[in-house]
Amino acid sequence: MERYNFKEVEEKWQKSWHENNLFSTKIDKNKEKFYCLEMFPYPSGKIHMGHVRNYTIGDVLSRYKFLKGFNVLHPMGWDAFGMPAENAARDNNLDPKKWTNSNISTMKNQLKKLGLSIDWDREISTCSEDYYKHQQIFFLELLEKKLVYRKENYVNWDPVDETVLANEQVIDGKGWRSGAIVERKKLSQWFFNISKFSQDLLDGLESLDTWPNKVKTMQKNWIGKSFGCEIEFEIEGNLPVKKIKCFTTRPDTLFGFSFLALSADHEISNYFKDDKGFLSFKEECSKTGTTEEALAVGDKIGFKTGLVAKNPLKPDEKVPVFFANFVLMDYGFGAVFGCPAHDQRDFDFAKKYNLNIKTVVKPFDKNDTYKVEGEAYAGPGVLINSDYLNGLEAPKNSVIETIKILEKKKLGSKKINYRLKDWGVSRQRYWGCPIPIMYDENGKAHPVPKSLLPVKLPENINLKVKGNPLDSQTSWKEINVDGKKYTRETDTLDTFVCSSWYYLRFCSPKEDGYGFKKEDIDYWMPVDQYIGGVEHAILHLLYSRFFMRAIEHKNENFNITEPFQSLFTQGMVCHETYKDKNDNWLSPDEVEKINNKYVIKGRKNELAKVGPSESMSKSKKNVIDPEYIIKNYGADSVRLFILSDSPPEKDVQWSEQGMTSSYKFIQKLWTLHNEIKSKIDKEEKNYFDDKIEKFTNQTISKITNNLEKFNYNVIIANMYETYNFLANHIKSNKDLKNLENNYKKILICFSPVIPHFSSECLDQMGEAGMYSWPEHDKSLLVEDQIKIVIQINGKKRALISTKKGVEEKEFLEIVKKDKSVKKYLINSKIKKIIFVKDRLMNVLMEN
RNA sequence: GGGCGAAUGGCGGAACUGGUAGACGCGUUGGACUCAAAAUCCAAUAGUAGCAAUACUGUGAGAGUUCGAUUCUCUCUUUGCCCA
Repeated sequence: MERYNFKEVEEKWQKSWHENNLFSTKIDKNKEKFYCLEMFPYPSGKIHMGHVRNYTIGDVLSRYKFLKGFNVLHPMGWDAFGMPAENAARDNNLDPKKWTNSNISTMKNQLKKLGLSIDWDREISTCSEDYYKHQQIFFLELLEKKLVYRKENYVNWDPVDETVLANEQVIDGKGWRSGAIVERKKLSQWFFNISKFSQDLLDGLESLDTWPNKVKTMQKNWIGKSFGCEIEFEIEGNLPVKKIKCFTTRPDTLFGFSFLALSADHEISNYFKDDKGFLSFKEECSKTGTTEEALAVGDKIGFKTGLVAKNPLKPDEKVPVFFANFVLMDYGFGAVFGCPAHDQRDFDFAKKYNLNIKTVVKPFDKNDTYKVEGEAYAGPGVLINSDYLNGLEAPKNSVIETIKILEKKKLGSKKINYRLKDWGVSRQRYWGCPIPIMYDENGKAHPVPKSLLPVKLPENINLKVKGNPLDSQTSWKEINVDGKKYTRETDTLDTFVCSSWYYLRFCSPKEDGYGFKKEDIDYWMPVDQYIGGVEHAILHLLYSRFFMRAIEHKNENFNITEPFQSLFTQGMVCHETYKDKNDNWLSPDEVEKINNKYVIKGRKNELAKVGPSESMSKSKKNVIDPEYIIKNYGADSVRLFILSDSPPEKDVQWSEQGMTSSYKFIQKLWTLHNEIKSKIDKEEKNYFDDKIEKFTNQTISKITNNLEKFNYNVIIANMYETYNFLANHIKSNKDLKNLENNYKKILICFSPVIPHFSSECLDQMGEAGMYSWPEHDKSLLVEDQIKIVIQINGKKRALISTKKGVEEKEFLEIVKKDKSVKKYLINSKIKKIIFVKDRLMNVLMEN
């Protein structure tokens, strides 16, 4: 017998699947559909282990559903726009398109070597014109529906790179690449009105019962529904301002009111536009970032307006009105009332400007003389020093009660506020989908006429300029439409827009006139199982949910609101980290394990410092290249290992030993396969063999059950158990009847995980590839002879083998005669017996 | 600070609706094969005591419910993630 040649076998079957179009899918209304989708990759260069894990999980599911007879849609594409391409192209004098497309072809080849059951005919790439032209049409549709608008907004601005940074690109207040201190800058940008659907997006979560709770909670928090009150404060002073509106979730602390804080962009700032002091204060404000964290942690500064605000519940009390850097215009009304005793930001501010700090909530375990000191108390308790509100439980009852009082006095009203802000989609970048807008000479925005769509990205562009390269591309930027001069919008769309609807495109990848065809959507959507990393729990998944609603809005032909019926979030692939004595990161192949110590290769006397196992990342050098692994061990071994060590939703630790053992397991299966083949007695195969029949049924039942529940690591254990059983079974050299039938069923059960190996073996057993998932006979799962646990006073004392279905009385007689139990029964009387049929007998003794 | 989750041998992890804790794998130890090594195969492997049968302890800590708790409830500790 030859050793298993994975290279030959895997190539053979990949070729066969491809040539027979095994995984290309068409609508078939006689079959139940199953749309399995993994998050598509960014074509960064090569695939990494995270991809291997993600796509293996999806492939196991797809192949299982395929064998179960579903019409499976399992597509793959490329999230191909984005900054890395632009940066790589700029730094190496390349074209982003060429760079991206060459990465795509490399990665596609690598994915193919994993033996994924993908319908490559449906491959899409978001940077291709075929894709983004539809996105431009969607954009204009949303504009028509008034779900897109343009407004000025503050952004994180990197003054060195002259570009906008996303919040996650701001690290410690500095640009992630330039290191420049990030500023707050006002820019005119396009927005998607996602906040219009805040409540709907929240309600929709209820219907997603197979989504992980964790993700639902994260989205819920992100949408951030809060219940509070809108209050109008009366203002006095030497400006023509009578009233200022503000939103608060804690109106009940009004008696602790000691200042009113306004955003530097509040309309009242117009009275100060010539005030030098104010202008320099405003400039200071622009140095604080826009994240909630930056605002909470940063220095609190203010500028006195000279106005005073009246406390609505106590009109003779007047407090100063400030501009303050921690108030943003897009929360509430750009105005907050300050209660320093019970809010840390207000507390910091009050300390700085020497304002009154009045305690109005005491913790339950303190008495009425409790005073806030050192830091604000934001916890629950009882209202004090609050006149007629005293004694109310805060915030449980006090908020509602206070709102009632304010409403009665017509000083305020109940209001629901959402934290979710509209989605700013403008990016000052070249490598993205052009926004199909043009401006006339007055700067008014017009949609680009349909006849001039798509707006194509210009090629051969100078990326070395500062700021947005499209902005300096005058030949592209300036256009003539119907004899009038226009300039194009030079911002491109956030790449999250591309990934917000790609799952629709997979249903109609070749449709030319529109992004998708109704007939296709009606059949395939929604995605039955979506699989990807939890890092997309909020943005991508929320944006996609929004996009479906935006398309559905005012559209009678479309009635799907939730794109992803089920969601599975897989864990990361981790590896130990290594450093040398100078704290330089070392990659795993620069390190060698000798006598349980990690020695740096080529530096015999130096030991590597071993760090904790962390998610594989280039910066820590703890990466293992899948291509190398596939080449050395084969795709089936990699698939087997990546699933074996941990449940798929948890992080998995990459280990060379684990990888090797998976490889050896395939070799052992091969040896077994050859032994089985040579022992099968075809003449007598109809002879009923109880033992293997039963075992096979159990195996089918277990594996099916574990597939349904995503317990993929347990499936691998089931496969090892199966091997152990079969190896013993054939070694005993009897009861080999009916082996062939059952062994084939077992191979089919293995095939979602190790498809090449299984296909080869099944082929050798005469199965030409037209097999389906085996059914199991439930009656065979039940053993006739079972083992019942005997407990004496709750402690396990014996295990008795008996026939199934024994009644309590009969069984007690057996127990009494059992020699290992006898000794516990003779010294005392039986008080009570608990009997669980076919399972357990617990005998309770007196005393 | 708030929200959510997790904690089981040397390690990764199993355990159906509360009913034999530790499946399966790794590692380790011993053995076979070999001049030797690798590979492969066989056996043992939660801890303590014992030659053994066996007994006791044991699922982060402490309590509770129950005939019976890894599983349910409460408190605490540690830890992870998300938000701040």
